[in-house]
Amino acid sequence: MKVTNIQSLKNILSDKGYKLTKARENTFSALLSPEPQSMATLIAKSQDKVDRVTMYRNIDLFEKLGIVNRIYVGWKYKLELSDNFMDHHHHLSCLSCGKVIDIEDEQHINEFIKSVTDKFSFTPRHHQFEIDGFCNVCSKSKKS
Amino acid sequence: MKVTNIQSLKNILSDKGYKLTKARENTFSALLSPEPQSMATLIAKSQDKVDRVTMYRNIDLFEKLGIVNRIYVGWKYKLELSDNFMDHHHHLSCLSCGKVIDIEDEQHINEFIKSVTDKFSFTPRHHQFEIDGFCNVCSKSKKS
DNA sequence: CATCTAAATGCAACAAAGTTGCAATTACAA
DNA sequence: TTGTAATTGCAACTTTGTTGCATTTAGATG
Repeated sequence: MKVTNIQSLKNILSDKGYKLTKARENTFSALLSPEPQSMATLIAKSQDKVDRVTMYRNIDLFEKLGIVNRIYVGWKYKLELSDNFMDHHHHLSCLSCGKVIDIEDEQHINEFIKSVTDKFSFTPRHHQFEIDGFCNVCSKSKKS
Repeated sequence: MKVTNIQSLKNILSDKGYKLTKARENTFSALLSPEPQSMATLIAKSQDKVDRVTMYRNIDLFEKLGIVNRIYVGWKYKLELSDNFMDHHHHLSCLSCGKVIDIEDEQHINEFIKSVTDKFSFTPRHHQFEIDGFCNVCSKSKKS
């Protein structure tokens, strides 16, 4: 089931016996963003609306329900609405200047995931694919 | 340069003006393991030999020098000696029972990395590729 | 091999991130 | 409208990571 608005959020929750609360609506709103966000950002965006502890608990719940994904960009994890709702991207991250380049070859990655999960009868729900290194500019100027 | 023993560790360090200290030797020893380890594990293994703070500082340094990689398995990061030294594996992690399956199709992944980094003249140093979902056993018994 | 010094360490104190127990509140089924 | 299990917010706590500083040490130099 796709999470595209508050009603479908409610459906997912009540389907498993969870309630749609004000805190969960606000948690969901905070997640609406084109970029993955840190826990600290989500908490800051929702201050006065959602308690810190409740935010942690609801993000955990959303993750269990497949509503959000935790991805690792650089050093820390960030949160984004799941693949059903938002496009999931992969990146090349430059260790020197921090530039992030989008890999756009989704199809190739998806085929590969299918081949490897089929082999083990594994049902994939989320994946990460991130490459660190040096961008074209920094490769040239790299002191070694 | 490959890190295969204390001497080559020393070479890498002194090459950049860093010293090979007892703490760094012990940090390196703690890293020798077939599995990636958490910071907490490394600290515990080295207690009485390396201070917690020093461990953090040296792991940071080793990462800058390309001696260790930080990878994300499940929820938390773990540390492992770099690709030069240890084989780097990729996994299918079951969200239900926690089972971890090794993906062995390194060649395919490496080709894909080459094709995508070539496209952007990007010099890769490390990558992560992890898939979460449900293993064959848990897929069947999954309550939905 | 003795000396010198920048680099590295350990300690204490702190800051940030995440967790737990519990009493008060709320969604929603009947 | 009411009853109640689920959820929340709060306070207190644990774990994880960071900073400043006085002391120690690796290793370069004579």
